[in-house]
Amino acid sequence: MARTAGSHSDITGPRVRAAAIKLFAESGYAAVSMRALAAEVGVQVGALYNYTPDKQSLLFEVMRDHMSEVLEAATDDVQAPAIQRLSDLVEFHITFHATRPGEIFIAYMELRNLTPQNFTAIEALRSRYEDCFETILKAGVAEGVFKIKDTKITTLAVIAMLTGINTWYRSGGRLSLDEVSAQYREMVLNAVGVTAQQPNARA
Amino acid sequence: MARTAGSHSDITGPRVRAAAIKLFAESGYAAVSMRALAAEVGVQVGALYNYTPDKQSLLFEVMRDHMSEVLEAATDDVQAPAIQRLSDLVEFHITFHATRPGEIFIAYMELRNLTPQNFTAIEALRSRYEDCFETILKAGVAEGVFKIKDTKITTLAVIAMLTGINTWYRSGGRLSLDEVSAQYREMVLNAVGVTAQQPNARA
DNA sequence: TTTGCATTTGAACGGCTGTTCATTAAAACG
DNA sequence: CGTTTTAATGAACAGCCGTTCAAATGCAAA
Repeated sequence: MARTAGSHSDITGPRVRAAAIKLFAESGYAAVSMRALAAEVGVQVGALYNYTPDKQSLLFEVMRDHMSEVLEAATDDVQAPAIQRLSDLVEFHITFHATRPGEIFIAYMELRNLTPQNFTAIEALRSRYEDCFETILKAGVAEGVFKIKDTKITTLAVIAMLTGINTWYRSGGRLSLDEVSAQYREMVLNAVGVTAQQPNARA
Repeated sequence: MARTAGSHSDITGPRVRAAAIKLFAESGYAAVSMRALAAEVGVQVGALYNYTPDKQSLLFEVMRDHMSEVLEAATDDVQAPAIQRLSDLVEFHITFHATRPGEIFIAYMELRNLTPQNFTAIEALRSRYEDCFETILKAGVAEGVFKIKDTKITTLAVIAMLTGINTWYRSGGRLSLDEVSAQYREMVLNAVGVTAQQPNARA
């Protein structure tokens, strides 16, 4: 046997990527063999190398594309009050990542499995995302509505809080995504020192 | 060569454990080979098996002992007001884990590399620790000082926030441990809806 | 129908994996 | 000092690792 009936790069390519996301998220990059990946795709090992130069690139591209998509999708109305901007960004983060549980898991669990060069590239993207938060926190401080001692620490704390959702949230669980989002928006605003809360702070 | 000069299980044993913590934290369980571990200890592979039945036990015992030590060290004065109890627990968490950066990293990154049986055991310990927080949150709600919609979610959010510290805090960095602790205590109390904050809430 | 390209197979490569064990040397004990 | 116990070596095991590539086959265009 050689080429199989119905095989096409437009089909297999995305399947390779999807399998990588699934297995890397489930078992971790180091624990997933190229043979296991091939089995998930339904193909022999050699065929994978039509779609990636090596295993490392597979990881890097998943992370890079994910971070790029996050950065592109995150919008921020710099004219709006900081409370609303922060509330909107929290909601965006939660709803966006709810549709990509595998990617976000990989993006923060597999950093250490990147080569130094790839790590640097991902770190730069990650830093840009952190800046989205910190910029808003600084604006809130300037407006006098956030009480924050150190915006850097607070940024990391907020992102850690949000990223943690991903370890337990499952769609169809006890709480709807809207409920989760609403509670986190409240907790985040509380954490940054917003005292009297707008009853309808979201857009 | 066989037994080496000065070799003793009282010395090598702890060194094996320390090397496991160091390398597992640095590179991840799956990426660390028994040979790399042996090299770190300064010994040949075979010698490791005088100290552990297998690699998995090494991981499990590090996690189990860590969680047990956390649970044993965490004190809680149930007579005290909830605000103080929470503030104390946050401070405990931060200072305790600051001395064990490797262990905590492993404890929350390597869960998926545990066998199902070992996972269940660790999950039970982890759940007991979460209960320490949730119990206090419930007490605070009963006292009327915490404004929380769902204590379970809030517990997870608080723990995620605290665990996140471990990804960036390095002793000797920009902020002292006391400063970090103080800021997190404030953020956590804010997050649970404490409005007017005691200037000296810590013990 | 023939030709050429796209796609996969299946075998092979050297090297690394966790684990075992007979052997050997140091340490501890009497 | 002689014996026993302890602790390490180093070789070996079967099996998996990421990666390569000639050969084989399906598909699309001519």
